[in-house]
Amino acid sequence: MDEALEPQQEAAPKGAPQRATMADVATRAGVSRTLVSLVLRDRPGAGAATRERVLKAAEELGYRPDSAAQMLARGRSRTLGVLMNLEQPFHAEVVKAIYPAAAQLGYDVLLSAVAPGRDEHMATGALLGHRCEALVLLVSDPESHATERLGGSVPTVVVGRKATTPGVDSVHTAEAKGVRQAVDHLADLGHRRIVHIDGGKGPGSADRRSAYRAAMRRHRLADEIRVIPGAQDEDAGIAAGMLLLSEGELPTAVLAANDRCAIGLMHALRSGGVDVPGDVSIVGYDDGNLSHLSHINLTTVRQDAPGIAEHAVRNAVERLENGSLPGRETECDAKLVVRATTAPPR
Amino acid sequence: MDEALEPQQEAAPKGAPQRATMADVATRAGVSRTLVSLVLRDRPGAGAATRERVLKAAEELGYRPDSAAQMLARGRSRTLGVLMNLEQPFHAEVVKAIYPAAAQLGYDVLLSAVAPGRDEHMATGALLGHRCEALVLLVSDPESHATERLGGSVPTVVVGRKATTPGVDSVHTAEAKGVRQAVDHLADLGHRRIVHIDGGKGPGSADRRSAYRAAMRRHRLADEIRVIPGAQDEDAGIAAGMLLLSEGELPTAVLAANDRCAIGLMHALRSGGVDVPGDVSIVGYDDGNLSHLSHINLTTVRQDAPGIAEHAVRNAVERLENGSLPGRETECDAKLVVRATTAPPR
DNA sequence: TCTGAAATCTGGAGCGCTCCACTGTCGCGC
DNA sequence: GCGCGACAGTGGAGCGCTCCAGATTTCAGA
Repeated sequence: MDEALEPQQEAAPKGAPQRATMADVATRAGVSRTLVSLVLRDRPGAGAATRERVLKAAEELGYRPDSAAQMLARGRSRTLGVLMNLEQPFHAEVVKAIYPAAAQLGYDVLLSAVAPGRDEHMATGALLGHRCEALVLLVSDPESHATERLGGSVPTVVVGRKATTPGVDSVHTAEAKGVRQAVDHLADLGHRRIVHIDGGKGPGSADRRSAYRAAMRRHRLADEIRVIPGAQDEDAGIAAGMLLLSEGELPTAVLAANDRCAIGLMHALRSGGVDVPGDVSIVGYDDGNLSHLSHINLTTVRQDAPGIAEHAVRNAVERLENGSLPGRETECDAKLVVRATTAPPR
Repeated sequence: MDEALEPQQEAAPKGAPQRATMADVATRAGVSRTLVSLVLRDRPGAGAATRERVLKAAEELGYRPDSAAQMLARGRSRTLGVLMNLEQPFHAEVVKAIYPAAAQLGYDVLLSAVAPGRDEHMATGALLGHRCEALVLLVSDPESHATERLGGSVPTVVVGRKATTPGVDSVHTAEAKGVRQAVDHLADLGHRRIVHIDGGKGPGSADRRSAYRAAMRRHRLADEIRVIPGAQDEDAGIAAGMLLLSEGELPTAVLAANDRCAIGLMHALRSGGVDVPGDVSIVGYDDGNLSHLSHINLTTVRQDAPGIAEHAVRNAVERLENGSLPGRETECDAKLVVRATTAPPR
């Protein structure tokens, strides 16, 4: 009976400490695997006493369900993939809110970031490989619709801009409203030469651009419309600042692509001896944790990150559970926050 | 031979588009699953022609290996888990460099962030549940060693501070060197009243604190040593600034916990009418993408993010492949970058 | 022609889990 | 005393993959 050739020892801490499996818990509690599974998932079908016993055994073994196996067995992962850019503070804001929103609906969240040498495609590939059932794209190139087209295989929600592919949801800020408020504010202060630094392919930029044009026209400032090509980062702001400085005659106000761009612009202008907001007023966009700090103190358009996160998650999950909904578009609120970088023109 | 009752149709796009499995690829290519597996993993054992055929079939079906199943079958996930804080720009910097470093060693990276309502414990739990084989902790509370102690079950590398648990690797900046350079710089400018805002439980803070003390003593400034409790964010900087302002007599220089703290401090001081660097010089720590921008233009200690990332990944993987190495400590370089927030005292 | 080794390919077991169909055991009403 | 439903618990199949131990073919060398 004991001619055991098998080493029966309790996982000797040799190399790999051997993670406890459900079967281990079952043995220890003296029940079947199935029952352990039921108890741990908090489902009915187990007696109170047994339940106690199983929980205790699991605890003692430091058992931790293997989500890979769960996925495989369930055929579902209950996991949402989020594609983000680590450098965009606004993304951080949204992701922070995605976690609880997803948890509440019983979903897990996997993050994947774009990085140098790791493009959207690779990053989403990783997500898909890990069996994310749906994707929330905080970053997505509107031109190569490739990423977004994944929507064909996986429910996808694009954040920050309108989706261009049918069957893909989109959650974005009411850019028109935000931009209008910004332009109204500047115009009310008496500004006329209000230029806009464009966010390039960044999310929301296209909408902000056209909203800017529309708002300018509303103020009968169509002649003053000017869009400087840019991007959503500090460098773009600096470049735009240099450009403006080189032209000799400055506008009296600038609506930047986002906060980062605004900060770069402010840097460039101030370095060039320009007083902000005395000579030039600047309005940002995002209201990340930077804008209200430092003596940056930026007037900016606040986006509703928690709301965006919540809608993105909800849309993804609904699409997951329903199947084939038409592509929906959700607009979240935008609100101008006036701080210290705007003032009447000289 | 063709009494096929099986509906042989190509995956009708019904509800779930049904992801292609390895068996599908095998059928289509007319080979066994095993062979498909071999080919796709680029292992020897398949003829050139067959290989071609399999690759083509996989391509056509849009096949994508299911990493959950792979993990399960392999018993290994080849995945590294990274615990980070989305708000810490320095973390972003490190993570960006972790991706390529891990990829080069054939490892996948999973990100998990702490967020309100999602503490270290939950975040690492998620990583472990997804079968990460090793953890890189960019955030870790040195007091509750709980997180770090995971090292017992999973190879762990703590970034940014010394590990306090045996068998856990640590990769951090040569804080002593960085801080010494900062203090030297200030002392050389003629400063004597140099206070330090402490980073609290943040990574590296303990070391920076003691390095500050040591550096001050080296300059025979022991009597001037003063550490203000703080944290690694803007709020802490603001709080420290308010505190200093309320005291009436300001120090002539401040070494902040990190860049964010420095920015907050600068904000508070300038709001209080203090000239930086005229009245007070400020030195930060990190050199994220903020410090050299805006008219922040912060003198700061640069940490070597790519180096840190590379070492962290390498240590984790080595420990993974070797088993039981002693805990190692790797120091990466630090270098003072002098910009515009430091000047001789009045 | 036979042997044997290399090259190519196959089937089955099994990773840790969930789900389904099933077996016992009660207790209760008729 | 019998049937019946509710509850407690079990065992096996199978998720998509990798690995192991063969099976089959090919071809050189004796």
